[in-house]
Amino acid sequence: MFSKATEYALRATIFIAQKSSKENKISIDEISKAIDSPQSFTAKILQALTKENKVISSARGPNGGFFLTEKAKKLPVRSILQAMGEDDVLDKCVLGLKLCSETQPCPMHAQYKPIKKQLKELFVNKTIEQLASEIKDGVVFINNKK
Amino acid sequence: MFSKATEYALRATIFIAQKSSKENKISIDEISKAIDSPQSFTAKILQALTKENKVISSARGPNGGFFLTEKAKKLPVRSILQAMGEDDVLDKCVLGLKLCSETQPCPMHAQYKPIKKQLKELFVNKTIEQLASEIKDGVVFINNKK
DNA sequence: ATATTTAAAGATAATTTTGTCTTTAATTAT
DNA sequence: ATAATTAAAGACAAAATTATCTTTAAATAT
Repeated sequence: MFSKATEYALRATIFIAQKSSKENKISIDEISKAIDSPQSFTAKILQALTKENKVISSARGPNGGFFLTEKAKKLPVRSILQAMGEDDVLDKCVLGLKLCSETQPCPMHAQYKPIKKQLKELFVNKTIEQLASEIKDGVVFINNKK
Repeated sequence: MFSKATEYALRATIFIAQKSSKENKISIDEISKAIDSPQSFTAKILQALTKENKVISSARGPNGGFFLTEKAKKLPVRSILQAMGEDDVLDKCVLGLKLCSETQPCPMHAQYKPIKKQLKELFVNKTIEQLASEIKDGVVFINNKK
């Protein structure tokens, strides 16, 4: 569904949201170990997320690291996709047609439409914070070690 | 959602199902023009689909080309994904976790589960033939020219 | 038989994605 | 001031995906 880069972005952001605050930042080393992703590659991705649309914040030096502002925690999960430039998955035609609409639908359009709608709503309605809090509650997990 | 290769595979197969039969085959030239895909690349993909699990049939020489047997037309759309080795999209964790289950769910699992279920059902229940017939009826389209 | 038509097969190349490594810059603690 | 710690930046490389081109093989029609 998503690229590796976006999967890492989603996992990392949710993890950071859960583990850190402006007062308690978290290092790329800890993050990549926790979500089981290649460290340098993940660093690049987080770097991008600190620029693009400020989903993630960072600080250098001792006690530095990554964190999410309280404002950022309230962003929809979709904003991660947007920052990764992969937001189009939630809109595009399942057969990859450039033009696929109500007036000119692909053969799967009618059936796929409600599914796409739910998928989009999921990413729009759920905030980063909401997902993170479930980890805190111990009901869900984000470790990738089998 | 799917790779370019799989998008082409889906479009091509549905198109072939609609336009051809054992008696009336269709050339790669016609196919790639109709679905707006790179010809040689599409040829490779169809070649693979004639082997993997026989979704598509072919014949060389004059009046040769690609076609679907009546049996193949009754296959679920999912069989195209399977032949393309991209069937896992219908099952895998949206965050890319290796382990994501009821007992150890990712933060999106509960909400994504019903969506994934519908998506899978769509690809399992719809046959290639059903999608093709809608094109014949003129209610849907598969051309990719904007 | 020969020429023609078509897919199959194989080689190659361009592009994108994924990943690593090294150097630099900023911040903090001593 | 200096050393230590951390992310940022940049160069590079491996792998996968997407794409093209050429040659071969099979089938048909003449």
